[in-house]
Amino acid sequence: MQCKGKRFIEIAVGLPVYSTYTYIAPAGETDAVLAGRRAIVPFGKKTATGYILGDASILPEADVKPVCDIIDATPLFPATMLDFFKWVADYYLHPLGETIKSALPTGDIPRRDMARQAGTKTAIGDAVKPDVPPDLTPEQATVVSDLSARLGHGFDACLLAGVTGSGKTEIYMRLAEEALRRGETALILVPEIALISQAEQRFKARFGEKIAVLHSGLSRGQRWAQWLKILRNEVSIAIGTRSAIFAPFASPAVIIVDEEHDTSYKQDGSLRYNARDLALVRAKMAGGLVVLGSATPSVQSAYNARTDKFAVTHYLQHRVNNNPLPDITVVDLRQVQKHRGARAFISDELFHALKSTLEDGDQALLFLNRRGFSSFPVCAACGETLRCRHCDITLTLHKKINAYKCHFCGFSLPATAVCNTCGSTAIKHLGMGTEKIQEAVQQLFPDKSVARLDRDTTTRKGSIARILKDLKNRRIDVLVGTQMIAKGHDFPGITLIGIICADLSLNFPDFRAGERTFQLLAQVAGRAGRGEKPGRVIMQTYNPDHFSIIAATQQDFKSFYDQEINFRKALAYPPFSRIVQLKISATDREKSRDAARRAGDACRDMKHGDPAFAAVEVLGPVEAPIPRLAGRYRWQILIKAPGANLLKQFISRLINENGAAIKKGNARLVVDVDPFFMM
DNA sequence: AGCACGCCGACT
DNA sequence: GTCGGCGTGCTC
Repeated sequence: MQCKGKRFIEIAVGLPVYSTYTYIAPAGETDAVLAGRRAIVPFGKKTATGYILGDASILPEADVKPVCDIIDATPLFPATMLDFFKWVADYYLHPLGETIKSALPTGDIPRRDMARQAGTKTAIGDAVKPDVPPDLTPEQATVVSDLSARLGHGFDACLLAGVTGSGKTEIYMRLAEEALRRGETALILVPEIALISQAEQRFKARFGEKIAVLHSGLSRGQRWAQWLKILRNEVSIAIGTRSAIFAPFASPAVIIVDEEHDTSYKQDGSLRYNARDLALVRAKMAGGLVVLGSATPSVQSAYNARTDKFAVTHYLQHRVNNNPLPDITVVDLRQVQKHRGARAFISDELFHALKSTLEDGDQALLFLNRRGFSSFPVCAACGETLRCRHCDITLTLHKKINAYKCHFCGFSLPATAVCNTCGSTAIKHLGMGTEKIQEAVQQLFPDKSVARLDRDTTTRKGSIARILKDLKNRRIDVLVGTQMIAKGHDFPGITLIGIICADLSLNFPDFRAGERTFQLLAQVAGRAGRGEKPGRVIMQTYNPDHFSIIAATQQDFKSFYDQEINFRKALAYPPFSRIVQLKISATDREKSRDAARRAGDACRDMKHGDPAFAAVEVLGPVEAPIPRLAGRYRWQILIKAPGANLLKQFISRLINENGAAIKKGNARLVVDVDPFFMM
């Protein structure tokens, strides 16, 4: 709006405020495009950084101040992305300015931008050799031609369900190539695998300098450099983790979400978005194609495919080169005779398989979804466990650092700690983690190289890459690891996978526990037999009859889905409903309980006070499964509704009318839309 | 997020 | 009587 020669613009400040504000643009900027540029604005007593949304359409009652300065000479994102940001802010009930802030690289643009830096090497440090595109299998060729034909014909969503090793990445590359050929852009999302993804490496080998990468391993300067390459149309392909869903392409023709079931697409910070869900939204806005690929699709996506919300589902039933799927043996841990010492967690079957694998000069992976040495330090005198001072959680002993650690808040005690209850020094170390398994295997095979891959061995930058490189070059015979080893790696030398205990994720207090278990096990098993030799999997479990475990042994997501979907329907869980989790916490036990009670009462009052909310279900408040975390007492309320709109109406009214009242007494209230981690 | 305004407890 | 506690509300 222009008035008396002044230009009024709308700005979202990067602060936790839900409203946007009107300012007067600097005099020299009468005709310039301002949307997408940052401005320093007076805000209360101080100044704040804001994002210019465009020209203001109405003037506020309050007197309007001029902006102090416009930071950027040109916009930081294309104008087409504003609607996307607004959608995200609205859906996740997050302030727009903060939403934009968390989408952009942090800090300021480095003065000399380093666009050249991040493109030439992989995170492993190898220079990339250009690859020769392989011939497609008939299955792959069918999928590529169907998906390519859908490019440029408006929004379409496709599920690509292919068994592990069936060559999904090659399909993504062909699709990206097709987008390029048409002069369009492609965005590829891969799960967070700490630093490197094999996909990144392969895309670089195929497309070289034509791609940008966006992931957490980049420095601030590199991140900006990649961002600007995309913004300035210097590249047509961007590949990255979760946050790359905000890559500043004006209108991506195709968005690919690899391993779409992966939980790392869910951001657990202040803006709790799910990049996989946002891929659908962004593709719809851009009129593009979205491809969700996985060997173990999420129940949500499989349901969308089944109910024809997606245009098409492609199945890849065969591995490339016709490598057979690994042969899976289930070992019923209830039946096995317990050994002592190093063999305590390794059954006869697994031991003999390991032995013959190593004798043949092949490699093995051992999977256990728990790190540390002992996960259950218990006092031999009084029976109490060693617990974290700030969380209601058993500490885990880590031998390497000679200390007990809390896996939730990082609190640690020296390994010499005595029982907190009776002072006894006789602490027994029950329960196993990857560290104990590594030690046991090393004891059993002293002349073999046994390494470990988990969060403890990969804290330093590049350490994952180093371990994976050693594995690839066969300097490691046995790799023990947590779910980090489950994700997408392709190691031809591995012929044996041992799953030490398949049940750890099965009993989580979360309605997706079965889904996670199935996905994790099927993915781990899929790491075997990707080379010349067929693979073998030994799965040790206390629940050999559980359908998640049976389906995983058959790598059969359809059979898993058919059973899981009935349970979801019976209990009206997603995909048959939408849920929001309210997380209420305070440092004081009573205050947290009172705040949770107020929140619960407010929810019920709203539900009963308005017939429109009759279909909303309020579950709780209940104490969180981890009732105290990092010194805060925690409660939660689950709100369920048949549809997203009703749920959003309910929650936004709750926040507007009762948010402040709930937060009284220093209580914290976090709203998690479509929660993933219910602990 | 900050910052000011405002209304109740123990102090020079 | 006032200094200061932090609950409440506002920032174009």
